[in-house]
Amino acid sequence: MSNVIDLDPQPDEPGAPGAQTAGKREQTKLTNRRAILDAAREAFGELGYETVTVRDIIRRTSLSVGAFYNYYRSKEEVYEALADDGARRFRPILAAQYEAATDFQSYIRRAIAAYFRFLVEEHDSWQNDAAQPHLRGQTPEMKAVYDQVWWSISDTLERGHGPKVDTEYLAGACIAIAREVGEQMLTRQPIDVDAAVEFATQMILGGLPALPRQES
Amino acid sequence: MSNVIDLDPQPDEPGAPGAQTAGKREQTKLTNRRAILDAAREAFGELGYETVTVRDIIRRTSLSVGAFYNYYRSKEEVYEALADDGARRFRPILAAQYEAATDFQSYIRRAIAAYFRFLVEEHDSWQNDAAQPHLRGQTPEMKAVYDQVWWSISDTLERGHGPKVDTEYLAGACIAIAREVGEQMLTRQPIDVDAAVEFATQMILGGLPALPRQES
Amino acid sequence: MSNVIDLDPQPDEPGAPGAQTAGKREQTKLTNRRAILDAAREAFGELGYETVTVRDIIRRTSLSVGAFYNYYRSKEEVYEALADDGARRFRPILAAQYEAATDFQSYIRRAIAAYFRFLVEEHDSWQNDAAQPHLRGQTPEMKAVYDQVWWSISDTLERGHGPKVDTEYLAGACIAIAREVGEQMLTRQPIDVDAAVEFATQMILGGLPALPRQES
Amino acid sequence: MSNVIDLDPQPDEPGAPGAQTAGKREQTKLTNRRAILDAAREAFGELGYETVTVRDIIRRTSLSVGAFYNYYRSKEEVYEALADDGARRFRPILAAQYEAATDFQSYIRRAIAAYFRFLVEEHDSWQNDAAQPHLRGQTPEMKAVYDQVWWSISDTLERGHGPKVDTEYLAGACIAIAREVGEQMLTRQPIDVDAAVEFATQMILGGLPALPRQES
DNA sequence: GATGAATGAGCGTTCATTCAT
DNA sequence: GATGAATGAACGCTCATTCAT
Repeated sequence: MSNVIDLDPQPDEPGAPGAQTAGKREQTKLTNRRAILDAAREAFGELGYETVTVRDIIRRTSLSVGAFYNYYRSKEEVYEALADDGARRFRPILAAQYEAATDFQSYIRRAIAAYFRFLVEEHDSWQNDAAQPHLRGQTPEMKAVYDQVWWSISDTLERGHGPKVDTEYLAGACIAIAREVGEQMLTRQPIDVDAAVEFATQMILGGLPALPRQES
Repeated sequence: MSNVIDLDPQPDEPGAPGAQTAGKREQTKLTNRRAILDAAREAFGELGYETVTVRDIIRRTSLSVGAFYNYYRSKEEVYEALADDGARRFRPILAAQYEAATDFQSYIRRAIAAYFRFLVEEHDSWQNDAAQPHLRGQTPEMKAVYDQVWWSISDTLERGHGPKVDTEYLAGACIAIAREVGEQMLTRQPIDVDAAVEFATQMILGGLPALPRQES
Repeated sequence: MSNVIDLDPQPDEPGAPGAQTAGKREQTKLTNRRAILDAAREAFGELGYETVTVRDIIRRTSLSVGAFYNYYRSKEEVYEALADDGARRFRPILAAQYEAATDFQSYIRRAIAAYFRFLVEEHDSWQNDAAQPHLRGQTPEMKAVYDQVWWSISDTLERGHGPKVDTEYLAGACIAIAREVGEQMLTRQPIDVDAAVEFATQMILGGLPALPRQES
Repeated sequence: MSNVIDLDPQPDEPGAPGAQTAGKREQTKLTNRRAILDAAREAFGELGYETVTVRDIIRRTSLSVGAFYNYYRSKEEVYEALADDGARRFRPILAAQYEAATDFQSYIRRAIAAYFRFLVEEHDSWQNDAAQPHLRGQTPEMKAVYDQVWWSISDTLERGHGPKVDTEYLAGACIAIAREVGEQMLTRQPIDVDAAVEFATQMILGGLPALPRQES
């Protein structure tokens, strides 16, 4: 499965008259768009943005070079589509954690847990990775989600939900940890999300009291 | 000044008779080699290895394409010259910290401090950074030094100088923090090394006791 | 016409249903492939393999550099396509002479005649030669055919169909004569194949009895 | 030894007052010029004109690139110097054969013999050939000498010293044989000049009577 | 829409030649 | 003169993008 990327940029208003039956054309378009995205994710994950050629992408589909440009205006655009999608899907998840959290500690734990679970889900749905000698191993989607985590933590700290410490350093450190541990977690067999969450959370929260305080 | 990269591949034996006066040619060569390295550092820092073209590098000098190849055999070679140099200069510094340290705690503090001081020194000598829209901001030199820190921490943990925790996660987290805080530190005005060291050290050492233990 | 080079790498099965009308795209491809081959033949003939650049070739067509590489993977490949083709077309002709010949004398005469006739046919279909200051004047095709003649004569001698003389010298001399007389023949107006065949054959066969014998 | 190339383009008039002692400068110049020519001969013989770089030549001397251009204005010029020299040295030898010959037959034999002996002498003085996988194996000098033979035979035929046959074909065939047999001769061990002369001469002279006559 | 050939700027690299030392 | 670094046009080749079919 290719994840839940919204493949139709201008979605029909649901319930609009005559729109119930999508039509074969629309089906094909959806299928192709998805195929390109899947191929692109795989290619970017394996080779990195610079190294990937448009032909690397379409070679993993049954489409032609020309078709690629029917769906995306450039190599960059498909990269961003992937990234946007990761962010769009993860944002509500993260927001829910914020709502459910009672204090900074619980927010961190929840955010990390949500992030790691998301990572694993994505990972599962990108099985095509195969066992290539993964050169870089970071899809645009993962990068975008990681950026979301950054903003959430940083924002939470700014709004005073956390201790009076150097907010930027702390946010940076938190997400550096989350990123690093998260990425390592995915390489292990079997994947143990709970252990990773525990490790990252304790690393962050345990360090907190010791941190140098700042005058408010 | 362009750092302490040994610009002269076959250095004169110090004190060799008649070697005192370098001659204008030798001067020019040194200057050009340095100019290329500086330009390459800047270019790699801004654009990343793949994106940088040889012409990107020489455009930042007053030299011609051909001259580049008089000094380095390929784009790769100049990249590695930069990286090797960073590593070569930092290695002894790190080793000294290891010798001076009495336990894991003191080693971490010393290693971090050494790393941050090194970063600052390098930074000072790379004024040309300017304020470009830094796309990645990691020169080969910094990457190499960062790798050194990784190996030192990871190695120290392996040898049992640290607590019985998930060594790989911990090493990863340590250097993720060091990298992140170090990089942020450099963007601030004025640069406060002590504060950064304090922050990173406390974050790591404070988090340590809380970390989930592993059965030995 | 650009000779009989098989321009279509995967020819339609003759009579395959629906394959009668080639379509404009296929036509263009054939035309371009031929244009490149013609241009390459001309360029190699005038300038020699080393001197010819890919741009020399495409300059003689209305195509772009990129198009060249759509048809041939390298300068070398187009050279070999030309050579292979000459050889492929001439081989059966030569083989037929071998079959028809009763002794060495008749074989020589037939082989020379076949070679000269082939030269003339090719020459006719390469009108584009124009009158440039022909620097070398040997296309890959002619070279390949000439090599064929060499092998045929040399092989015939080895198999004992000829007199007991220094086989290597004789084969070398025969084809040197064939090459030289053949090339001169093409420069004359009108081209007189019979006279050239007569000359070359008599030169070789007349010289034969006088040749120093070797102990068998 | 580097052959007898006249290394001094503007030779002192012998006996000119004050010119007896050449001076050290002149000596060095002569030595260098010779070194370049020797190196160039070797390089051209091994690699062919196109493939040879100026650095290929000077690498075989103890000189610098710059020095090369003090002696020859271009790569082409040194090539021609080599060729001119071969011609200049061979011309008188050939002329002597002409004087000594009584008829076409004897002239052919003498010319061939002179040519082959010359080839062997040159060959001996270019020992540096070593055993590289000789890619082309034709120095400019040999090419030039071969051209001399061409002109001499062709000229002799024109002046009516030979039979009334197609002069151009015959001259072409003669020298094609001479070239081919001569070149093969050099590759054999031991080199048997007499046998080669005998072969080439008989091939030519034996073939002569059989040749189609032309109306004068 | 889908196709895939055509385009041409751009890449890393080489090399004949120049020229400051 | 001798030197060898500097120059820059040119090379073989790639690839994002366009466009006729």
